[in-house]
Amino acid sequence: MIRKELVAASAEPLILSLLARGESYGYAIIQEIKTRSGNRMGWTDGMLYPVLHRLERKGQIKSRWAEAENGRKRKYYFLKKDGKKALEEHDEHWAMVHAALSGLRKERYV
Amino acid sequence: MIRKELVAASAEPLILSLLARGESYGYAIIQEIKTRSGNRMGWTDGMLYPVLHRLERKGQIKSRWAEAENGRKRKYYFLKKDGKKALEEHDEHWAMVHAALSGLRKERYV
DNA sequence: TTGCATACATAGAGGAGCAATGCATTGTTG
DNA sequence: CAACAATGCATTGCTCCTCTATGTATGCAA
Repeated sequence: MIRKELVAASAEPLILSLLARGESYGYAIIQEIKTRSGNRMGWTDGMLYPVLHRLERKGQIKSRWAEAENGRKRKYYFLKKDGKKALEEHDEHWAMVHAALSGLRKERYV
Repeated sequence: MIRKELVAASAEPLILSLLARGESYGYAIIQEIKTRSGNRMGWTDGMLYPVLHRLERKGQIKSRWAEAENGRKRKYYFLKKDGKKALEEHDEHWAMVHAALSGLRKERYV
């Protein structure tokens, strides 16, 4: 299982990235992340919803209730302008850290 | 400045990567990270030493006191076998998360 | 009607980060 | 030679956050 600090650090970027493809809702997001990570990321609903609420509080995403075909109520989340901006920042930061790490990897002699 | 969750998540891999090039000591590590990140990673000594101690407690690195040319005492850290293993794991995890993120990036239409 | 998948939500214990602070030495500048 | 900057290691404790455990509710299939 992937280390929890890494899971924590990637949570917001992953969610924002997912929503950048179009709106989605909690349960579906969890499934998607599980699939994408080959079940290596131990996400539970108890971990996801607080993040969604936080992102909404920060104004990066917004939600609307909607009824699915099957009659269930779902809370759909979608990206706001600030969310797009935040996502770009995330991308930049990840690229930087990734560059630092892979730069070092090449220099290793162990 | 880079988000602190990301800084936290990258701390151990970065330190281990640095030490994989050869032994080093606290102060030098901080300088190196600052340089590598283009001063975007706000590391202080108060943040580094606990991580070093933790890594040592986990048996991934080891330390020895030594006198530098200038007469100062330095605590040099170097990688142990477990540290090398941990580093490989870190690499794998980062690759996975990075793949998930960049995979998503390509699918975005926002 | 039992059980499973779907679906959202929060309380609170536990843990981790890091700012602040402390100590000591060397080199440098005025 | 006094004062300051840079070097160098270390810990305390407040605060913030995570994530486990738990709760609620519905649709559907066996």
